[in-house]
Amino acid sequence: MLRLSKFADYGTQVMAYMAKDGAVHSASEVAAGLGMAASTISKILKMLARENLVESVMGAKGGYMLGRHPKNISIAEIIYAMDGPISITECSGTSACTRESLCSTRGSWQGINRIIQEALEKESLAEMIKPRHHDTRNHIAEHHIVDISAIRSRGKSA
Amino acid sequence: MLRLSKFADYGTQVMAYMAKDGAVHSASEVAAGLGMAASTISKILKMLARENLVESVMGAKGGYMLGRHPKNISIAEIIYAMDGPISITECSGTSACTRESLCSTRGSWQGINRIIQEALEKESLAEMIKPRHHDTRNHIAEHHIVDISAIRSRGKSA
DNA sequence: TGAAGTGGGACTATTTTAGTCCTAGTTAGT
DNA sequence: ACTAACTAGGACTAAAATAGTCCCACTTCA
Repeated sequence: MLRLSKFADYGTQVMAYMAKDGAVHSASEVAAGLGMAASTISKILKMLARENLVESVMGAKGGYMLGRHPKNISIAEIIYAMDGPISITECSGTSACTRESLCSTRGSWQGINRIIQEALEKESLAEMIKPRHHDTRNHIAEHHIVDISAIRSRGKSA
Repeated sequence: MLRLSKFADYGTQVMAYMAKDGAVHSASEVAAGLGMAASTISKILKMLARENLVESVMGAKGGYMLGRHPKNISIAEIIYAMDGPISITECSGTSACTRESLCSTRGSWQGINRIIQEALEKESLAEMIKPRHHDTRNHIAEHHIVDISAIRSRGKSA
């Protein structure tokens, strides 16, 4: 379904929570704040720390704090920290493609990958936690799912 | 990893194969042509047929043919046929969001979803099977994976 | 020294995804 | 009329990715 992993989703939530201030928050505190299991949040924070998106402070009274200003953190980085490289296609250097000629088919994926990555890279954590999104053109009210019915009906009639 | 399902990948391959001509091809023929298991390809063709991306011809000498001109078939439709709605986020109308205030965080996802969908919608099957992609700006030679190292290093230094 | 933390990884459970197979229905050819 | 070559649809199984939990070592504060 071309969906983000839950970890990536949690990751952004955790980052958004941390972005409220520059203070140190323990994993359990963040977990309580987000209403999630402490062990899960702990894992997520560890992953974020490995990529320096958050900085850890060890010992009692320790915890995590944002690694840098929310303006300088992109969604792409968070996704990368949680899920690894952002690529829509599988075939990645290991030449899983059976036929060279066929692989010309896949050239398009590169362009699409690029567009996705750019979108993810442009959006900063700072923009994300704003009450209103900077892009004001028509929001879909209730759902985050993109309405594809237009495409479907176009297909049926043709 | 924000990756496409294999089915979606196969789906585009099958469609690309069919797009070579307007003729009727049996599932087993397509499977042989792509070097894949007949049962798998059969399943994929059935899924494509349900969305009218291919038309089925029953009986002996039957098979499948492209539903319409490759120019009028978008990658988005193929993905939809194989994987269902294209949405990067999970929270989709069923209000899985624990906190309303937190959900402002997710407004950004709508914009990102939109961008992705537009990219997928713009790219037609016809463009995909062209030997060269219409978008000529720098291709990454070997991989389809997007190089995220630039992002990473930016993160480390900050 | 103990309580409160993180670091890192092993482990298990769950869910998705992928792949196979079976039965029924349709059509062409003989 | 019969048979071979097909698709339709779904049940079923296998495999893999994802999510979540837990444990033990180390660090710091009081």
